Amino acid sequence: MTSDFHVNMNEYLPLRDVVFNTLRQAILRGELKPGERLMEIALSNRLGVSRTPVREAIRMLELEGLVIMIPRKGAQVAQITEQDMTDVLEVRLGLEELAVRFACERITDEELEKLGEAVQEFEKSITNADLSALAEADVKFHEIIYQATHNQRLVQIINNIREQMYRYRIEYLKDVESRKGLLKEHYAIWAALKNRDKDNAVKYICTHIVNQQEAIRRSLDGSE
Amino acid sequence: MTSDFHVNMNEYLPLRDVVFNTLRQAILRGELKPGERLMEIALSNRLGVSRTPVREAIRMLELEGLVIMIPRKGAQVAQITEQDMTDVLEVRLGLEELAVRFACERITDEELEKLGEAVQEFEKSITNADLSALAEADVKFHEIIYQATHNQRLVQIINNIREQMYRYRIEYLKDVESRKGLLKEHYAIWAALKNRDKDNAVKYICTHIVNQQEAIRRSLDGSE
DNA sequence: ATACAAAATTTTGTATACAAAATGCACGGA
DNA sequence: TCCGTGCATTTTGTATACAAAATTTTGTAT
Repeated sequence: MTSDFHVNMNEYLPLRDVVFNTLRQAILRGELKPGERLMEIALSNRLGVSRTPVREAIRMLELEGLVIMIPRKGAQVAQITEQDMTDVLEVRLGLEELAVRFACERITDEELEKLGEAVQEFEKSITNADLSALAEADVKFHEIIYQATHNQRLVQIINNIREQMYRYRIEYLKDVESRKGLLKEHYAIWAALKNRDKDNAVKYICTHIVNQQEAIRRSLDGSE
Repeated sequence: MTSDFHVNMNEYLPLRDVVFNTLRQAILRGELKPGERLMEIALSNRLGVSRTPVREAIRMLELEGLVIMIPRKGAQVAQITEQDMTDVLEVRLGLEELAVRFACERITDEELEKLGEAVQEFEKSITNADLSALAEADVKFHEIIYQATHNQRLVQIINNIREQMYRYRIEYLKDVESRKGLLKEHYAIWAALKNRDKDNAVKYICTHIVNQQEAIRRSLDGSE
């Protein structure tokens, strides 16, 4: 008898990855504020591990740009300057445009199907008050488009940039005003992809992203 | 008297960064071949350091996608597939186009001046047989354009992609045939930027990059 | 009281030690 | 001969120890 019980062999995760995810979330959610120092001993005590996994997690966060290292001084949560945010947003817009172009050429019928479902799911979540569900539906919608580029490198880079945005983005969905607009845009993007209408796909993805950017800017202006 | 000797205080680099750069170069230049295992003890002996900096360097390489980790089995150099190369080239083209767009809007007179000098330098290097000088002149030309985007994030991402390309051999400049073409393209790009002629700038940068890509593809086909 | 210097403390950077898991190999039995 | 079990080795994962640098504190002299 061959083994037919599929134990989840992924139940094991190295501690460094656990620490990495924990710290990452903390930074993105703003629990660890920009400029705050990340001291290894303090963190390792707090998390109940030794310094080694903490250090390795910090190395990873460093390469993601979420923390900056000052030699012999240690790590601190990266500052977010206005200029930096502008830079990220510009690059993101460019990449999203590129992605939707490729998606328009390459999206499969199956993926189009899934995209349609994602739009509906997003619509359902709008009436619902559950914010995290809405955010998740939004992520899912875009993720399908990225995958439809059939370019894993592009997917990786865009996801990285998107996650950087998380730092700014948390608040933008709260703006009830804009939700309806978002839905319309999702729908328009889906339709354009379905018709392989590259110009419109680009047009709508751009307004979509620009709208998000402006929502983020507003929420930042309001809070500072 | 204030200290007026500017000793380079950056002479210090953590060992992890030294190891990181060393391994990175080795992978990109093909000295460490895809699939090859990276064993910590062997590497630390070879480099004359302990396991700790090696481990941290591997964490960084992992996040760059140059090595993959198999849990409790260790790191190995990531495979490069034909598909992966295509993906990288596509993304690079998109980013270069984006960069030249921004550069067209934002390049300063001073930067235009430097770009003109870079073109001349490239021209001089063409007659010369020194290949590395030619490569350097080429890098310099493009670097000026990247800087002219005045978007540090974009500069960072493009440079990363460019270095990834290194893996696919930097032999493309050897093709004497194409050198004259390269010069013409450099000149055309410079002229377009000078005239703030975005359409032509994009057009010429695209042919420029595409030509390079085809040279790389040819050299790969030839060698495999 | 203030400024400067030296010692103590903190914190990172590096090395090593120990534990646990995986791999390989040999030996024994069917 | 072939297969499986178990032991030995290798290698990663984690913890800790030690060294060097930076910061803070403390003490002293002006």
